[in-house]
Amino acid sequence: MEAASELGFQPNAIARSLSTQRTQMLAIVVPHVFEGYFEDTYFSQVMRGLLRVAHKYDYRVLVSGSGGHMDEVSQIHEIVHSRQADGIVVLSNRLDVDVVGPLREAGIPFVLIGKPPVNGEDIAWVDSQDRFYTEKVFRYLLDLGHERIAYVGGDPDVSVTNERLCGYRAALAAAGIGERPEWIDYGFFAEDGGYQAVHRMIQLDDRAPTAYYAANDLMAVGILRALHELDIRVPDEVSVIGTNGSLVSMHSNPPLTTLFVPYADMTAVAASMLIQSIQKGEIPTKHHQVDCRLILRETTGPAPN
Amino acid sequence: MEAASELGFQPNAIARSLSTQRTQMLAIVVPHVFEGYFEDTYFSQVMRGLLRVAHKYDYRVLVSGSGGHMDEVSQIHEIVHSRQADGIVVLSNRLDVDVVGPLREAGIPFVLIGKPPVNGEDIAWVDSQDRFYTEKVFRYLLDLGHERIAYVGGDPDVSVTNERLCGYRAALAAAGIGERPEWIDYGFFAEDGGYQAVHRMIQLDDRAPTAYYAANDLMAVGILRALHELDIRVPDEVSVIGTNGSLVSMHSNPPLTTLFVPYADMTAVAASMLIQSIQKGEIPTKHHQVDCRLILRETTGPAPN
DNA sequence: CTGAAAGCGCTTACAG
DNA sequence: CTGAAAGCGCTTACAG
Repeated sequence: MEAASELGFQPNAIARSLSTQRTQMLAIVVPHVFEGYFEDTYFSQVMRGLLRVAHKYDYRVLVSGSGGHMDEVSQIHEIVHSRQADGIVVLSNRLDVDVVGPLREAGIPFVLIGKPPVNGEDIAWVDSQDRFYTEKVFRYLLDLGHERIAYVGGDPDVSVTNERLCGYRAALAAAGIGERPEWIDYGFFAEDGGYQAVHRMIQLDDRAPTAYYAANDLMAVGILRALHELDIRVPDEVSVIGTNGSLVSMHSNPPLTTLFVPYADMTAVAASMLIQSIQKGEIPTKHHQVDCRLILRETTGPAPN
Repeated sequence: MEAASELGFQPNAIARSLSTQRTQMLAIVVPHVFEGYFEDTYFSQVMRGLLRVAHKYDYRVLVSGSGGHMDEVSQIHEIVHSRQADGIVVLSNRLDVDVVGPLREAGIPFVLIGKPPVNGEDIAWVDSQDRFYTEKVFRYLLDLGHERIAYVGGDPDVSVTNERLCGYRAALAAAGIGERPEWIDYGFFAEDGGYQAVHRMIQLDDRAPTAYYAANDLMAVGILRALHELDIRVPDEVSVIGTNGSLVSMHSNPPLTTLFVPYADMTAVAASMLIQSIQKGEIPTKHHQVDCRLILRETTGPAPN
């Protein structure tokens, strides 16, 4: 032992992993490696939560990029079946691809970040109750007297976009307001997506929205930018609400009202679940719900007139 | 082969790695897992560049957290000696710890992001010429007539903080302006650090700075927030320049003039160097310099009077 | 308590 | 060209 430490000997982690069947790694695959994905606070928060608890328990994080839906699924599949990690946190909650099913069959510990699938009793997930909290956001806007409200969602194939849309619809329906397809747009989580949404909807003239909800802050600042260029005053003429509570929402002009989603906490919880299950040699099946919080700032006000 | 693909067989990556002595992994250790570290755009950019080229060449990224200087060095040491990755990109360019030396001896491919050490001919690095570009920033401020200029650096133990300080000093000296310790502060890259710097310097009354340079945008928006609360107009009374060109710099009030540092490109180049060297079985020794760019926006103007 | 052997699941050089 | 064997560097159950 003395000689070993004197020579700075360090056991080969790969050989140890092969022998113990443990890698001390938590995996995550980023759904889409393109610039916009890293601009909002989402990815940073996810990594922060993950790294915090991984580091605490002496785990490391294996990150794999992917170039879109199909690639993402195959990356997950490869990591899982090649046993490169002891567990995986799954970000992508898509409507068009079943990523949970194969994972379940593979028998590897995984935690889903987002809404559980229909028969999700036996899998682990951490959910932010997107439908419920989005509905609350729209109720807030309705209470301010807004009746023409736009929904600017992210990627339409993604579960969260659909959940928020359902919240939107539920709020409008409860208020007895008919839904209009012109008020619904998808900005794919990009700044320009929000910007373009305004330019499309502004053409509705007297049917143009007096309030916009965007599914992330990046699109929301795109909306602010478009409104600013069009000399439309916020919040006097139009109200705007973003999502995520990122740094830019605090310092935008005006400071952005935003629905904070605690992604760092969610992935921290997911990492804890994963590590506990790994250490017990079980597949995690816990469920956890976190609460979102509407941060009121200066982009929301009473409807005009 | 048919049977294999029918049964969905996937070779065990760990066993393969042990046999081939290749992990298909690039490692990075994040210098300090605390909230502020993930708020600026720096970490996202680093990950983005790394993931982009790693994914392109079918590599994955191993991320390890760390809780400060010493832990960081031991994390690097552990990853390297336990052979968990084929190469590593080193972010931390510290003044107080020699991280390059041990890495050199370990004989593992690594690329340093930042200023090369004195005898760095035989190692690989990607540098952003921080001293040179910081000096340019201050020259710009001096040309606007500012004579009382504050330097708000990051962590003082970190090389980049010192490089920028040297640029500051060089610019002042060239302009024949005596340096004052009251104009130098360290905000540790945190929003509050910038905020506090203003509150300290404002007490200098008629010797208070008419311009602030901050080593990241997070501190710069903290400076903006403090000035706003003190009813000091930007840029009429005081100018502010940040660093990094993050999203918040574009949307702050007023939009922030900032020194853009292409961190995503830098780590992308580093990843390329690493992968090429790994494939040739060599230790990388290439050097690469990137250019920074001052993005002029609305927080800078002529000195008052 | 100590030490040698088997096994983790691959790859690859080598014998047939 | 095919197939069996050795080896990658550990851990752990087992024999002595």
